[in-house]
Amino acid sequence: MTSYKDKKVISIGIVSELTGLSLRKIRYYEERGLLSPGRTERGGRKYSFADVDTLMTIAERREEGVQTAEIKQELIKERKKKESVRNEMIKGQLNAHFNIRK
Amino acid sequence: MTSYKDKKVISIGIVSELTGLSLRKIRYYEERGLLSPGRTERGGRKYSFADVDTLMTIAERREEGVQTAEIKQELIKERKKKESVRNEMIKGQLNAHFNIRK
DNA sequence: CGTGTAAGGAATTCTGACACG
DNA sequence: CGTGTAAGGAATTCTGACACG
Repeated sequence: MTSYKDKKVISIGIVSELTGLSLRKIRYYEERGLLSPGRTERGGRKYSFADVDTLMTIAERREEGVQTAEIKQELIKERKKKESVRNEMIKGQLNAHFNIRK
Repeated sequence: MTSYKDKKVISIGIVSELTGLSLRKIRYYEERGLLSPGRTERGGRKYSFADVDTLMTIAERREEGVQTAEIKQELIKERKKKESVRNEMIKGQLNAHFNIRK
């Protein structure tokens, strides 16, 4: 659930190398609400691998000329979809569990 | 194979928070050859989650009074074991593959 | 042997702002 | 709207060394 992929531990410089995006862009996408990195005690941004993936997606969409507001909506939908897939899986497991003992 | 767990992306400060070890200790265990972090262009150390796990193991063993030289040997053995487990798995899959088509 | 610490320097990151468009 | 950049400051990290034991 909270695996390595979701731990916020990567500094913005490394994220920049990983994604090829400038620091400015990375901070800007946060400002527009497309992602929310964690923070160290003194304000340093900390990203997860999931955040890095999100940034790669953002980069692709931006290259296609899509505006950040639009991308933001897409990301929200994407997250809701994953959410419901998770819920379906749990539902399925519950059913399997009860069917077996019936 | 090279999953999130093995990507060297975490700076030493974060590793210190994650493990509870001082910067001095983390650097010293490297000096003794117990782990090898990556480096950024200008010399900054970069650790993986696997390195963090290794450091936790080191911390435990040190608390038990084990010396770094000893711990180093244990870590090497540990890695060889994992290596051979990987090889066995591949062997098993090859066998399964050929048995099916026979 | 293992770890702390002070030292000086270099590189990182932060924020708010101005620029262009 | 999205991104670059110069600005000043604060926090991070690096190495080599001395200390204690």
